Amino acid sequence: MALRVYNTLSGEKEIFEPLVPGKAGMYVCGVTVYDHCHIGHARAYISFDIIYRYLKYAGYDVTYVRNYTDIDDKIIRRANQEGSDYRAIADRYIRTFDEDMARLGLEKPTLEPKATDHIAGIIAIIGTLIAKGHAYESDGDVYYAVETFPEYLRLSKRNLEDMLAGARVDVGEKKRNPMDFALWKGSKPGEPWWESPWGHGRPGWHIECSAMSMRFLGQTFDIHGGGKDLIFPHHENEIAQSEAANGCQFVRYWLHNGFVNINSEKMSKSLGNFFTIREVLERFDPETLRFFILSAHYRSPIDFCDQNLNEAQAGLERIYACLAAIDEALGKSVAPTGPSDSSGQAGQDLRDKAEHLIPRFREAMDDDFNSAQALGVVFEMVRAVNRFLAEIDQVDAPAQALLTRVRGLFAEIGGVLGLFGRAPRAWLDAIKSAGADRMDISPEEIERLIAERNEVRKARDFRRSDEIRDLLLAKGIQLLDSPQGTTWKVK
RNA sequence: GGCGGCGUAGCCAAGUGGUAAGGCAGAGGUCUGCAAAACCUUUAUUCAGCGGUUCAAAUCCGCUCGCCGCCUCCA
Repeated sequence: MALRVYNTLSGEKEIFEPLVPGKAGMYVCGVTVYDHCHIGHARAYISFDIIYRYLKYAGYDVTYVRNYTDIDDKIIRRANQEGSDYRAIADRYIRTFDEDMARLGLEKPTLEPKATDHIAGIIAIIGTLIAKGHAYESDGDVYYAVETFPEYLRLSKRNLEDMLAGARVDVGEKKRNPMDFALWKGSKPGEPWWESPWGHGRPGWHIECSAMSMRFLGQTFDIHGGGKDLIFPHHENEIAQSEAANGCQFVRYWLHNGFVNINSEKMSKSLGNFFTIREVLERFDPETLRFFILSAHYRSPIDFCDQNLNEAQAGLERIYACLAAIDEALGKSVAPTGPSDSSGQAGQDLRDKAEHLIPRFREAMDDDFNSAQALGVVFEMVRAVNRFLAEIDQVDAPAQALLTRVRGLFAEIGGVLGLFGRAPRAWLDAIKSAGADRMDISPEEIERLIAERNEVRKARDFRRSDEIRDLLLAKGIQLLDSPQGTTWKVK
């Protein structure tokens, strides 16, 4: 089964055929570092994290470049507000970005270049564009002349006439055409600047991605990704710059992830309904957030709300509970093979499911990285395991071998999705005790009541026993009775 | 106004021509003093509506209705 990816440029799923067989070059637009990251960033970078992981899993030698845009108007504005240097702002938010991504379990890209380390490359491209007649200098700025590039707006499937008719573009008198965009901006007093043939200035937005991708992946490379919102103008402008300068195709496959909505509304700063990754992680486990994001296809819109996150957590708990049960069964000493062993119906079914798990997982992921379908396959496996564990009453050697194999398959898939990597029991315990600091009853008091309840239960005083149970439940404490004793969790 | 997307069970969500994955919630069962938790089983003759193409459509085409995104900084 061949890998198929949805290419924004063609509007269709295409067979993925890399430029160099066995290798894949991938560039994803990173953050402009002027503020904390929000869950939209989380969605984007988790999506491309599993694309990166899956490409490697599928056998490609992947070079993954994800940049930091560390010079930009917004960074400068923020620095002015705080009375600090733009570098201090950039460094701070690069650090918080790295922390957030690490908490979400993202793998480090092969390279994470910064725009300010590539000013020379940027200037070189601009020079080429001017020489080829695609750009012009205007009072210290340099603009790209969009009319010189016939392919302009092919990615976003628009046309210049309609865009101009909309007339919501900034008509700067320095531009020849209102749609022209800045490659280089002359610096005003007090602003950071670099030396250039056009005087002191800084790069415009867009050009840094052309420079860095070209530097590390070549003039033509395989995959370029980012959020849907970057299609226009950012990626459109990258294509115009790169292809006009190099005279060859820039990117073969354009991949774009869908948006995050908040309670069914578009997330935006003006509505005030955005959450930073930090805020979300105060309330939800990072793996739960990751699981939630992977439970929908990366191109679909996804609705962030408490109910959906809670459902995601319930689903992930189901999987971890299954893994914990497997680990527990494997921890037991092996019983001699007897008549009621792993050869029953559930055993046959589990063997069958195990046989087909990886092919089905790959089939899902080969279809444009369909992680939602992949998780469906995982859940079917969970059910087969639970049924098997319920059927056998002791773990004999064949059962142990089967469970060991299944456990390995979960780990293999988890490795690609960046899930299921924690110790199951510990993860479940952590989820259970989350929120314990918000209780208005101490753990000691709970334990004392549980002890009392156990006493009265022995005496078969169920009235008092149930009274204690209800009392704790009213305080949000759920008692969990089992043959091994009574534990509790915060409801 | 231009361009693009979406509408699948109570909710979330896969499924791009071959007869509806999965999760949550619900119901039944096992367990339990009774429960809870956990586990098992079960839940859409049907895919917004109406036409059309086809042996066959949720899947392709047309129209209608509803929702959303982009066109301005944005993942």
